[in-house]
Formats: sequence, C-alpha cells, structure tokens
Amino acid sequence: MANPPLQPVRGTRDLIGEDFRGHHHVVGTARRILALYGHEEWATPIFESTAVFARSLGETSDVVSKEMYSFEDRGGDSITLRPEGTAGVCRALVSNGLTQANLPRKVFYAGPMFRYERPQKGRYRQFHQIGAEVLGAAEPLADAEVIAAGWHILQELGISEGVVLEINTLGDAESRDAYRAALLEHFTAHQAALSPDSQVRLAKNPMRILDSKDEGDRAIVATAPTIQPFLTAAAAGFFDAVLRHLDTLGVPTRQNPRIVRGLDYYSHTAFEFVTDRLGAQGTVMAGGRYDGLVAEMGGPATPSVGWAAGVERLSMLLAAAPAAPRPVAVIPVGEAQEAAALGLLQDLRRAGLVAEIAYKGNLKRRMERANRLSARAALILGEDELAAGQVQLRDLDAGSQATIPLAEAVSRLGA
RNA sequence: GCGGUCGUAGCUCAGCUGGUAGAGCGCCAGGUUGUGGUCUUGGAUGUCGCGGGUUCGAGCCCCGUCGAUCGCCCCA
Repeated sequence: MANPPLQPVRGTRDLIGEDFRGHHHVVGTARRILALYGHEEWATPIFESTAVFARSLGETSDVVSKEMYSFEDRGGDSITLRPEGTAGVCRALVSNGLTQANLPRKVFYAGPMFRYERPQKGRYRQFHQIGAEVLGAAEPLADAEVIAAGWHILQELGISEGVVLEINTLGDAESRDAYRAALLEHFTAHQAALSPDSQVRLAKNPMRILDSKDEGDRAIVATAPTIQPFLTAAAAGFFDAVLRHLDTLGVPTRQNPRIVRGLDYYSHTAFEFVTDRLGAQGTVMAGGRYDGLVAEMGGPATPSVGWAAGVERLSMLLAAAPAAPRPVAVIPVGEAQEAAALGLLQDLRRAGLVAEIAYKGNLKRRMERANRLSARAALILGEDELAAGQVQLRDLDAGSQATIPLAEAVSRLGA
C-alpha cells in the first residue's frame, strides 16, 4: 500500500506561483513605503512565552481564551505561537533596553501569525501580517502619520478605491470608564431584547455590543449613547487633533462611533480600513493607540500607536499579482555548442537579465520549454552561426528572427 | 465552538428513476531529426476525498470522518 496522501494542516496553505507573487508584492510594497516614513524593520520570534500574549491582549479576549496555539516545551515552559505582532514588538523594546534612547522609534514587521479559528474566506490559522508601530510618542501627529503611511501603502497597491478608513476614539481611561457605565445602563435596560451573544457581551465587555451584526441588537445600538459626551476635554482634544492631521495629510476619514477594537490594550484612537469586497472579513488593516502596553511588558510608560494588516486579505484585493519575469532562453543546437551557450548564459545574467537554459532536449524541445517559461526571446546557437561568431536572436512574441553577432547579444536584449 | 453548501482525470466540470466514468483545457507522441506559440492526427489519464452500511449491484441512497467553501462568534 502506498502512503496515504498528505494534506496541509487545516487553515494552512502553500504560497506558490501567483499566490506567492501577490504576497511578496504586498510585503515588499509595505516595506518600501514604511521606509519612507522612517520605520526600521524588526523580526521578533514567531513564538514567545505565553505570558507575553496572555498579559497584553487581555485574559478574556477571544484570542487569548480560545485561539492561541499554546504548548509546553521540553523544559516545561508554556510557549505560544504569536497570534499578533504588537505584543512581541513591545516585549522586544523592553528586552533590548530600548525604552530610553531614540524615542519615538518607528518599527515595521512582517511575518506569519497563528490563531486557532475556523478557516474562512480571508481567514487562516497560519496567516501573515505586516505591521507598523510608533513607539514612545504621545502626540496625535504620531497617530495621524502612521495611519497616513498605511493609506499610502493601500494607494501604492492600487486597492485604496474600495477601502475606507473608519475611525473612532475610545478616549482615555476616565472617558472610557464613564462611557462603559452609561452603555451598561443602556443595554441592561434592554437586556431581554438583546441577542444571546450580546447578553454574554453585556457581562464580558458591553462595548462589543456596539458592533453586533444582529438585526435586533442594531436597533438597540442605534439609541445607545456615543462616547462623545463622555470624553474628557483632553481626550476630545486629542481626537480632534488626530482628525485634523489626517485631513492635512490627505487621508479621507469616516467617523464611526461603533468601532471597538478587539484587543484590550487600545485607548484613544481606534481605526479600521474596511472593504465590502471580502465578505465577512472586511477589515483589511486595523489598529489604534496602546499607551499602556509597554508598561505591561515591564518597561516604563511608553505611549505608542500602530496597526496591522492581513497580507492574505490585501493580496486578494489586488487586481492581479505581478507577472513572473520573462526570461531569455539560451539554446545550443548541438552538444558541441553547449560551452558557448553557458558562457553567453552567464554574460546575460551578469548583465542583469533573467536567462535560462534547458538541461536537456533537442531544439524543438527547448523551444517548447522556452515558450512554457514565457520567454521573451530565444538565443539560438547553431554550429554554422557560431563558427562565424554569430547567433540567431528570435523574438518569441513577434516570431521574427535575425542573425546577429554573438558579441551584441547582451546589448540587443536591452541590458 | 455552531449552522448551510460542496468533494468525480493535473485544472474546470458533466454523469438520467442506483447497472461498475465522460467532456473541454492541459499533458505525451507524430505531421516538421536546426525552431515554440497557431493548425492537424493519435495516445494516456481516475484508490469517484476516506471509512463503514443498505443492495444482486453504489459516483449516485444512509451514517461517520477528513477537507474545502459561505455565514455566526471573533478577528488582519
């Protein structure tokens, strides 16, 4: 019996061909744009002590309570595959003693994240995120700038048309406590009419009811108070400044008082770039301000702001992944011509041209292979031509062919 | 964790009231032993996701399971 076929683990997938090129294009574009904004790239470990996430994301958040890939390593320590990137970056800031010098510090990261969830369109158990953080900046301009960088990336990817920035403020602790109390009062009054899910939310985190998708809930939410009247003067002023800077930086915004971020560490600015083109997973880039997180990691108070974006989701919005490069095919007609062909092959590559040679096959086979690689041109080295210091240059799109001096091959192909 | 839909050739799919599999594309070979893509002729495709059950007989019916997909929860 043959071995049973192996399947990828549920919620994981291979990135091959067009999928990989789309993914690579998203990450590469983010890397390039964020460099323009002064972000440096960090690579933190893919797994951390479980405490790094449990403490920062909030013990009761779904991510911590039911979605983490946690395991005990051989030394008996509890380890978790990172479900998101910000906690690791903050931990790294503290671990590396970077909390004093050169703040604010702008960071970019990209890599795989892991959450044990039911897979769905645009949602995987191993997925990839890019993220930008501005660490150690309490000013509203930091919020606006990092959001502007995200918008810039979406524009550069050509997908900003169908995406809107929804933004809200969660206020400071004082505003939030007052608002939470008011919400609790409002929803408790309508408790019986709430959906079962929202009755649970009422006990755990009443703010979550605000973004419920349940029809009945929406009617109750519509009459719920917004946070605005509960904002302290400082919190209101902060949010106004963020909005003003975003306007100045050319980022269109839509205020949405129902936005609530899922992770506990957010305060003040909360935002999501959303689209209606991805079904239920409309959030494509999201983040906010997290002034208390670095302190949670054992560092000094380090007000910070940032966002993360799902690479798979951004990639799905791309009109088309960039095409693979089109090589030049070098084709020796007989074995005697192979040495000359290999020399030419390396000359082309040294000149920066993508060039390929088949490992075997006659002229017809090699031409077929060149076609399959969507080669743009073939350089055919025949015995007679080579003896005269010449090669055949065939344009595979036009189908035209010309005899040219071997020495001109590289320059004729536009090096 | 919960609910809906779906798993047939490498890909996209067809397969009648159950009678032991088909198309297109792709692939391979010839027409063209120094020329691809177009054209033409021929050829090979398969544990019908997996396991069990019903039946004389199951791709088709039943149960389970794995996977995909869409939605809920939640989230990027």
